[in-house]
Amino acid sequence: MARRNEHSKAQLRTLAIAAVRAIVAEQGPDKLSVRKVAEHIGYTPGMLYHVFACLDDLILHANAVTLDGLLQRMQAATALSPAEALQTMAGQYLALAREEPHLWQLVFMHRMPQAAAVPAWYQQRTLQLFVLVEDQMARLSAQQDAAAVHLAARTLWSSVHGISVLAVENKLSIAGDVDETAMLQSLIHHYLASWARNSVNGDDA
Amino acid sequence: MARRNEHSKAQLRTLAIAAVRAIVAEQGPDKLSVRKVAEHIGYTPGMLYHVFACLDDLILHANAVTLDGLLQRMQAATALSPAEALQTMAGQYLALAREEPHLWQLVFMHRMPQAAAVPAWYQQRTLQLFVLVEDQMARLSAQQDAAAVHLAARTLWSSVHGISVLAVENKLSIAGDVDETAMLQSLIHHYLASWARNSVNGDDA
DNA sequence: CTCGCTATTGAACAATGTTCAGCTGAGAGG
DNA sequence: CCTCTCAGCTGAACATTGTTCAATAGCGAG
Repeated sequence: MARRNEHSKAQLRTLAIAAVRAIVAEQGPDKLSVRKVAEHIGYTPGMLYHVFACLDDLILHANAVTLDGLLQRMQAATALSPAEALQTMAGQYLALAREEPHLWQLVFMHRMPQAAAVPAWYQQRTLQLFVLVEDQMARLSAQQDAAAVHLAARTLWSSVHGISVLAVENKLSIAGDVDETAMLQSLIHHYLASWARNSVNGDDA
Repeated sequence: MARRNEHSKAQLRTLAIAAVRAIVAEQGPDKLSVRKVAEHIGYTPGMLYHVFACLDDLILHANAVTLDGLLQRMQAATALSPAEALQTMAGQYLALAREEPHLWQLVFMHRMPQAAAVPAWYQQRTLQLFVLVEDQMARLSAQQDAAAVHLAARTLWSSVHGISVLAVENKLSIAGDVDETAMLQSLIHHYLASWARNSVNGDDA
């Protein structure tokens, strides 16, 4: 049995991506394998290499779907006031981590082999995420230059990311339970409170 | 050749741990393998399983060494004023990430298989790290209750962690270079500025 | 109906972690 | 000095991983 032509190349890609997401969501990132994906869609492992460059390529495409969903959820908050928008966006970030921890892990804990470069079409999505935050920061404090907003947005969102990472890994509950939502609120509230007030030289000491 | 008795069990453990650290420091976490460790110390792979439960056990022990070094570096800052101490500690956290990125990755990006529990002797080290931060936060604001300090310390340090993670992965430079040191300073400065002032209910909205 | 082209197979490869029966040599007892 | 025992260590095996590619099977053009 060869040359079945049951699916177009694009359909095969979509099927494979869906299979990855299904397998990871159920069994976790480390239970993912090329053979499982192939079996899941009724093909052999070899086929996948005519449609994706390698497993990492396939994973990246699966992650793009997850990221697009996250971006859409975060975008919905842009109508609110800047501070509320940022709080809501952080909430969505954490919500995804809690609703779909395995898919979240696949996105944010997957490493490229030997630090190989992430393709541009993928980088563009992570960039969008930061831009979304940056826009709200800019709205919050009009008199700041672009560089300051750039720095503050990356500072704040890297922090949100850090809290979410440790939340997913349960590394925080080792000393009594902590409410990650409260942590995010505390972070954003306090950081913005001081930053928006005076940030001309909020750096050394 | 069997039964050589050249090294004691404890020596073998130390040798293996050193080998792991050498291999990872040079070649990165994903190039680590049981066979490489064994070859590095002149033994066969099987031997390692008489001295460690599995590869993850060995990795955890190698990570403990790295963590102890980090803790020592951070402890040296406790003599400073609280705000300066926290800034310096964060600096050490980032410094390690930059000096030994591979070892840092092995510590902070290694996942236990299927989210298996991290042993207590290891958890104790990550806890110490938080306690170090907590102590400084407590010094900073005496009138706060333990729960508030607990929350704020974990919030702040998870954020420091998040910035360091993205720094190691170079996920921040995708939109022009950002100075991670400046980010850490901004984070700590602004968060502490607002938190130390009034933190009775720095939560909702 | 036939033929060619290509999508798909399936078997092979190297490398991974892990297990364990068995060997071999160090050290106790003679 | 010899011997015997016991355990530290070996080495080969297993299952599983990603990846490659010659071979093939069947669709669609002629």
